[in-house]
Amino acid sequence: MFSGLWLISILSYLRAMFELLRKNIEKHLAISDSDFERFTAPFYHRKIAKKQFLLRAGQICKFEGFVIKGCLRVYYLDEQGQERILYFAIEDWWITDIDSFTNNTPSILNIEALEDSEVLLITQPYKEALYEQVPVVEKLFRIMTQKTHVALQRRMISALGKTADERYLEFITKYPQLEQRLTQLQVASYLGISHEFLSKIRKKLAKQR
Amino acid sequence: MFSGLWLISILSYLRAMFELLRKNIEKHLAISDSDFERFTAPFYHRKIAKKQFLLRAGQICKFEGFVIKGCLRVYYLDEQGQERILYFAIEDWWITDIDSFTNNTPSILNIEALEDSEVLLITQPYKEALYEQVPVVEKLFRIMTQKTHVALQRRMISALGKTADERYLEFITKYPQLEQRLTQLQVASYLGISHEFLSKIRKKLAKQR
DNA sequence: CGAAAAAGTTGAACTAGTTCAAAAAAGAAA
DNA sequence: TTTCTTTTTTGAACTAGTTCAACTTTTTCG
Repeated sequence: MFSGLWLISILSYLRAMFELLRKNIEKHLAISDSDFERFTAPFYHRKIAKKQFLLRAGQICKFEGFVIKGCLRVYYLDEQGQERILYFAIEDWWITDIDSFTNNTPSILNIEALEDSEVLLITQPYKEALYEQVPVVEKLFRIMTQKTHVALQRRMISALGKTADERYLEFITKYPQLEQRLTQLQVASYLGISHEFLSKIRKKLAKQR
Repeated sequence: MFSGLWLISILSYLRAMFELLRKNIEKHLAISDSDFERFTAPFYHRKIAKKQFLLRAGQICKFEGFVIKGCLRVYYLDEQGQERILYFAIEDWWITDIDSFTNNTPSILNIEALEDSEVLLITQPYKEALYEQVPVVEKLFRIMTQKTHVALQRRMISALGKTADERYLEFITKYPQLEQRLTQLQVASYLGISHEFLSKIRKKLAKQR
């Protein structure tokens, strides 16, 4: 009786996980049940405890991941040894070092869980096989990569032309859910400014209202 | 006799043009003769005189282009009305506003020829048709977009973490051919600094050797 | 719970990069 | 060639953002 309930709850959790993935995919294109099943088959589930790493600089990034729970950061160390956050990923986001993953070269990036997290992972050879066997996957990742690229291009425009204040406001407007879960240190590192300066910006903005 | 030579020279020019495109594609994947022919069929040739525009802010970007001659810049106007160059494109580079092109929304970007230039263009509906009719095209653009994305991510890392000196050195090392053809104003705008400051950086670097 | 660690605040001194203005040099056009 | 326009250089005054150090507040965890 007890173990039966346990099994049912595990199964319903798995179902919810893959539902999230399906919803994510259907933002980009329609997919049939059978294609979706073939698509998800090679994914495996992994938990990463807070402060644990999914990838460390120097390793080759063997996976592409879809976050179903938690929050992770992707960062690298600059020449002065300072941590710089490239981006964050929470539920419903994809995560990988695309440079290392596609070129099979050692990563300069670290991926670390900021909260206890769960991801669905697929490795490179399995993804390559999906491209061959499920043509819609090729289209899916073409579209997804395009959208990621558009987003990065917009961020590039911000980084080049806007002041720290503007970038901070843009960030909290665009990702209000995310800011709540992050420390100011992390936000500052993402914006490319010192945390002291971010503190001053926040003070100034608080006064203004 | 005269018109015969003229025809032959036109034809050999066309052949060279598509050879360049083929070489470009084969950097990413192998393509059969027949697929390549079907791929190139919807492309058309266009000349853009120096200072002419291929795209103006406000228009919807209807094309994706491959540069076979010349040099173009992609730029936008920031809040202060200053021109900011996102990137350049010379022979063997692709050019479009991917945001406007894929989302069919008005562009914030301008694309202007810095030299008399020539491009091969394909419009959105034709490209969409290619995706359906020539499956390898889906893979081709998936790989191309991935690589562009990796390059942009690397640039993002530079923009966030490096000083103007470092970014300038990186630029001239990475694109020595390009720097020759650009004014310092243009390079400064690409690096996201004032041209006066670039001039000072160049002076400082010249002294050091 | 209490101690230790991490995050956030503040001010002062500094530095990288900007703005403005004026002059010199280089290119384009006629 | 001459003229006009654009690019480049230079200096001085300024500003956005950094660094360092000391302190307060919050979070973590044994």
